[in-house]
Amino acid sequence: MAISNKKAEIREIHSAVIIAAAEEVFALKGFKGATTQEIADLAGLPKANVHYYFKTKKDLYNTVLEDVVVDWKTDADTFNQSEDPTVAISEYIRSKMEYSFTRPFGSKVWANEIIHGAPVMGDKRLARFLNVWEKRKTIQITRWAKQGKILPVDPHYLLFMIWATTQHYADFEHQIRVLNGNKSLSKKQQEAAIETVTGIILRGIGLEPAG
Amino acid sequence: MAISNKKAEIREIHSAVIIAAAEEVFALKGFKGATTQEIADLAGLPKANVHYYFKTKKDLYNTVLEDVVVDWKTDADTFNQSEDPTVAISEYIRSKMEYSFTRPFGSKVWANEIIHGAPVMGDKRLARFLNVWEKRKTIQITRWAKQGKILPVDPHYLLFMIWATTQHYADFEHQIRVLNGNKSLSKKQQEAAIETVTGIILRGIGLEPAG
DNA sequence: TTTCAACCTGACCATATGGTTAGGAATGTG
DNA sequence: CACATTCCTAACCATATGGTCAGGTTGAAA
Repeated sequence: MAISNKKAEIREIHSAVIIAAAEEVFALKGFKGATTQEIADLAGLPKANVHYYFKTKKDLYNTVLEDVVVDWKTDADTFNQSEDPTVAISEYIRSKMEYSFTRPFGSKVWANEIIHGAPVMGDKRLARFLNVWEKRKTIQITRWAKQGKILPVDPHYLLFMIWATTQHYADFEHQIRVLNGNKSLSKKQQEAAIETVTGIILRGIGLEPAG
Repeated sequence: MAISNKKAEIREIHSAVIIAAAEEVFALKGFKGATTQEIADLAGLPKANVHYYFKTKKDLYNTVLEDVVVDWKTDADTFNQSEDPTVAISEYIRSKMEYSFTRPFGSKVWANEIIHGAPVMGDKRLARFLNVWEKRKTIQITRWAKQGKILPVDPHYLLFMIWATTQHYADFEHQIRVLNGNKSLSKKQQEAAIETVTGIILRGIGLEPAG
């Protein structure tokens, strides 16, 4: 693969560039609001080239969605890496918050898709994704509650709360920035946000935050 | 006004019908994704009639936005109705949750607008709205903290958390429904959600939830 | 009854945009 | 070198859609 596989290399690079541009434009404009022209411009390629790699706008959008989901799976795993609820939940929240701060586009694409009723993804695929993310966490939370490690709590509403709160920093980035004097949150502020969120949630289910 | 003011009456009714239809379509499709034709159809009027009342799609969208903001102001006020943080926060959360359950469209329109960077509203108007909502609450929370009524907490991140969590039930309604076996949350489930959210937040800042 | 203003709408237009195509350039292969 | 394959793109097309307009209807005032 290394020696003279320029075609494959080009394909990989251009695909990636297009997907990255698409993620940004879809995040900021929504599926309908995004134009293939704008994606092409951001990718630095002619529009026809975008259509060479991705037959339709919908195909491209689906690829972006899949990418987002793959990334989220990684985060989701951090939840089940410790038996200690304080550790597991703290790590999960931190992981999701950091993702929101560093790569907000993915979260926004997802938010758009859900707000609009998953018109492109479809309910079947959505259900498949969601169940994967939810099942193990739900079980784990329920177990903790039964073991008396945390207060009794419906795991669904706890999970929704964590998702909502952490993704808020990606999805509502603009609102937060405006409220912060048109400046993005500094590293220090980000850390404060993470600690506040973690603290409230942990205390909220009967745990004492570390540190 | 009562006797034979049919013209004015028609104007009022048709305007309202169009705005209601627009709110729904904008919520579900976003600004770009919404078509004046679809709004007209949902309103049961010909497209040209929609343009008779609202010169442009943007005008209509702005009207919808203003309406949403007006409604939210009412909710915001519940926060400052009690000096007791347990009462004030509980009432505020309940008020916002119920709004999310019964009128999710407004929240969705807002979410769309923010995710996309407030392209129609503009940063100035957004800042004006946000500051109104934020100022008094921030001050109140800070005061409670200083009085030792609640744990010391940065009021911004607490507010973001409440906003995110409560609005999640409107904006991510579809996701929640899919996770709930394609059924909307029952009244019982809604009540459980409100209690879980309220409980976690109150405990999270050192208060004991009532009941 | 006449007049006027507000309301209504089918038909139309200009533009934006997703997607196609035809022909060419670069790369790889035998 | 010759041939095939993949990559590239300017120019083009069909459609969707926001918005207009001319001509009509309705209700109110004089």
